[in-house]
Amino acid sequence: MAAVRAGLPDAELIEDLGATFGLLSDASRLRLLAALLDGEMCVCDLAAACGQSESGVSHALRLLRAHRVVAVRRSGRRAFYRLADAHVRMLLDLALTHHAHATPLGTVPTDGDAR
Amino acid sequence: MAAVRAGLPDAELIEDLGATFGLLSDASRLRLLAALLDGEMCVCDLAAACGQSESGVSHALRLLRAHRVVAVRRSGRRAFYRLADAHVRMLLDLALTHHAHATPLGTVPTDGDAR
DNA sequence: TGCGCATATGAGCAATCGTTCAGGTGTTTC
DNA sequence: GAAACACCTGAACGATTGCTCATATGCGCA
Repeated sequence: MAAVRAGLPDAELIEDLGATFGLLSDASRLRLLAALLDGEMCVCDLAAACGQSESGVSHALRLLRAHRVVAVRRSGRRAFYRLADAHVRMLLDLALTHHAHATPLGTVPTDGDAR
Repeated sequence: MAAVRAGLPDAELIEDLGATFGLLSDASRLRLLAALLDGEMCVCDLAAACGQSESGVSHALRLLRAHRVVAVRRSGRRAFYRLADAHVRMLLDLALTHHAHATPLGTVPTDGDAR
């Protein structure tokens, strides 16, 4: 039991991981990242493709940028974003390919299993 | 560009994925799941190992249970939880092994990149 | 120089989340 | 039976989140 405690990842790693997963926990951001999976895009195209306001997209990208998940390339008045974090790309790829059939879900359950 | 839009995963999958990542976005839950990675444990041991209140652990497990990420086995007055979702286990494994060195971080940045 | 477009930002607000506290149920032990 | 234990639950609260609206900045073009 103390062995389990010793085997647990240390606090910083956990926090860090949680933050990363947190970035992936929002549907809007997920859509943006999915769109960026196969190449860079500018803000307005991202907004159009993902059906979100440009302001919203900008805010989301700012957050992702702050965590180095995406990176910018500016050209004229455009800003082209790309996926910059290999780790996140891997998680995303794995999640997207490997999901599909799993997790029936549908309704967010009030409980799920009776007790 | 319309091609990109077409290539995007459909809404339900995105929501679903976001929900899954959301479950992994909290340090407390992450610790619990990490502890469960190598076998089942009862609530009080989990609480002790992860340094959380039993009530808090119970709430967290309830949520995870509702999403079928963990499952219970009851024995006497104990409740033993185990990881029940292969997909989550994979994400977790990958994230824990593959992290370690990456993401310098430290301070949650106010921005991160200068503009 | 002045206008329009692409993007960035700040403030503000409603909604969601995580935690704690105060009981509540079922089980074992005496 | 009563007391101790392991767990569960609901309510309440403060904190965090994601959005929208309004305004700024920077670039290109006429």
